Amino acid sequence: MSTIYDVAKEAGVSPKTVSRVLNADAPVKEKTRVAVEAAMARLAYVPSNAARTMRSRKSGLVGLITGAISTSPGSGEFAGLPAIHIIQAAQRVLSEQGMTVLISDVGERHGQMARLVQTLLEHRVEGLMYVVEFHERIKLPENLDSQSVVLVNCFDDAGTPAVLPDDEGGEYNLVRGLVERGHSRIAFLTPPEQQVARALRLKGYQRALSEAGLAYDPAMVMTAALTGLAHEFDLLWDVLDRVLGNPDPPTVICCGNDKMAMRVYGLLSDRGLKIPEDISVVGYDDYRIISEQLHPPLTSASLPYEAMGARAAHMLLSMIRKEIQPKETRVDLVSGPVTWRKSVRTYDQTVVNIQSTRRNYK
Amino acid sequence: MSTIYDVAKEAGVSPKTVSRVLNADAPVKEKTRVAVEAAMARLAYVPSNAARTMRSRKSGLVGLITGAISTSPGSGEFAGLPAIHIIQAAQRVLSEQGMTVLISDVGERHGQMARLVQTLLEHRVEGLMYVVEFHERIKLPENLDSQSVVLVNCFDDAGTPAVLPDDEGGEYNLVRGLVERGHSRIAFLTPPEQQVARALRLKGYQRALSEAGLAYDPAMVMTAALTGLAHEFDLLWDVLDRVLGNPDPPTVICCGNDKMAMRVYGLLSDRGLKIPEDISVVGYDDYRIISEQLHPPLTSASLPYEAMGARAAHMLLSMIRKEIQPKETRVDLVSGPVTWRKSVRTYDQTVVNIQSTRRNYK
DNA sequence: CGGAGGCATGACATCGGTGTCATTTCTATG
DNA sequence: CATAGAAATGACACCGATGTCATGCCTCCG
Repeated sequence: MSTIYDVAKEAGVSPKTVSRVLNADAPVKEKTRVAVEAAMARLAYVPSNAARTMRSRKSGLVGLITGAISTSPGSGEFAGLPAIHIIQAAQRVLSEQGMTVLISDVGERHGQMARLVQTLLEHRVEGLMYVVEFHERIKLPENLDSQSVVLVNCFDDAGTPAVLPDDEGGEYNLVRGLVERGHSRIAFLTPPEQQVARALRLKGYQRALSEAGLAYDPAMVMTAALTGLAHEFDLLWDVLDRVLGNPDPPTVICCGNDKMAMRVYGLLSDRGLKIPEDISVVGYDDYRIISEQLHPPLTSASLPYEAMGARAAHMLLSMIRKEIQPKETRVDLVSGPVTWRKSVRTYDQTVVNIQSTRRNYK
Repeated sequence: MSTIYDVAKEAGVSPKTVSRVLNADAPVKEKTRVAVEAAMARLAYVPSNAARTMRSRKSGLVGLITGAISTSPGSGEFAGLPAIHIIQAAQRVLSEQGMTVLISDVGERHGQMARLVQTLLEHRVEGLMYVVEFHERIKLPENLDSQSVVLVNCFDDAGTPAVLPDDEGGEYNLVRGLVERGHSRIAFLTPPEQQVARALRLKGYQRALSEAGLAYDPAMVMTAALTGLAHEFDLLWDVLDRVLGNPDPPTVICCGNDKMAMRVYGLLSDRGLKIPEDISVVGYDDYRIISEQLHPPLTSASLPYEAMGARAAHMLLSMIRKEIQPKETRVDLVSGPVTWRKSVRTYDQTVVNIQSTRRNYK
């Protein structure tokens, strides 16, 4: 493989001039530049990042740690769907800025974490992103204390800069939209209790109800999913039974997430209930693989993963370029829209309500 | 950041001895080793991969190019689910062998491909994997002609080593299993025509029928998906209409893939047909996100993505270590099992057939 | 006790770029 | 036309490891 010296000789200039042509960091005469570029082409020259990194102390690398790619294939969980979008967006932004992303997967082996970080440090990454699957609290290993780090979809107690989804606002928008469509009896099947999203979404649900002047009925709110429960279907069956058996049953079921909504579709179909004629269903997350393929397509609040990834990438770049102080803790909440699809029925008789409601919030 | 010289001074030895401790590539006295390790710990020394790469000409990097991570978020396609598993498995194997994976995403921008490869070459990757979403034929850019490359889930005309799913065998196993369960009237809704998998799976379907002594009825085989068709649902509706309206209707519908099966669930439910009581349904791919969450859970043939990723990683390692000649073209077919779930009904009256059939193939 | 031979360590050059500073070549201006 | 000052280029050291080869230190055995 040819070097900058070979190119210099071939073009009849000094190595330093070749370097200047490569980096365009100092004026080079047009004629010289052309000669050097021709020489590079002839020799199929490819610069060595290693050598460059060594002298300039800039690797052009950003490390990205995630569990996404290998999220427990055996667990039946969504295999890395969400985080993938975060990663994709982050990578696009970073590569546009000339950074290469070194993606490392911790998978289930969180014990490997330190070793993984070690590898990234050996590659002299200029910054680090930590991306997780579900909105949660985490703790970073100590060996990256002095690095530029941005957390995505998670946060820690040390106040590391983070980018998070606005779960509360998303559920609020979803429920408000339901109210605008004439629903006033709204069931809410919460996400698993351990999840951070649960409390936030519940809060958004309550806020939307209260702003619409609707009473909060605890009988309409149930936990229908437990992490790690083997017979989730049974629980969901029972919960649906109770909700639908209510003397004043809901016109719509808000599912804590799309996966739950998918199961609800099946169970409602078993009971002979049609969506949305007999009852409406909405999800959360807007995993298009589910929401668009279900029949009828599912209304769902988007988790703005692309936006989060892009935001995090920009944040990290600012930190690398010292535009932001490392100590200046920032937590960005990112909102996503609700995508209204056919799983929700609009009740005309309450259109009046919609108008008035809308006026309030517009 | 401290260097090997700092460590050497701290430990009172020469830099070369520190290097030997790091790499364990030459005998070092126990006492010396301990002293050096202590010095490294005190200084929080992290070796520089750049320097190491430069001198030893080994980067320890493997490039992985994929479209998976950013597969068209707007297309409603499965966003990178399959390839993710391939990548995960490959990464696990490679990192166990001390390699770091540089994942690059071409996304939709195939024009970026050359630039992307360029970046990988600058990092002096020792080998390359090219992973795609769907089993297909591809063409590699020319600038990686002389590299060690393994294709995964795809192949080219140049005879580059490749690892592919055994679509024919998978469909064969699936249909054979159906026959064993008493089905003899088996509809097959093919994957989109452009897909390589279509012809292979159809072939497997036909082989299973013919080995079971069942006639091949063209009326039972229909194309129910077209790539890029906006109103796929309409097509599927019509196809189902025809298949179910057949004077001798099938007892089971083999869907070209799980996504199609998911849609078929919805359409069958619309018609008031129960799965599997009224009709059985099977898919292909075994995307657990679909197959396990559907109600009832879907029987499906696995695409052995983990195995393919691992196989490809091992193949690439052999090439890097020169255990395999680069010219020695290898194409590995990897088979996956069928996961039998509740979407298939077993007909007892033909158990006799099962026995005899099984005897034939065991 | 002396020397062969293995074990442990060190000296020094080198990998391929870039930073620093010196030097040469223009260009504009009096 | 001389010359200041900018533009363009070059000389040389250096980033932080490892490869090569030399050498010092033991140990074992005759």
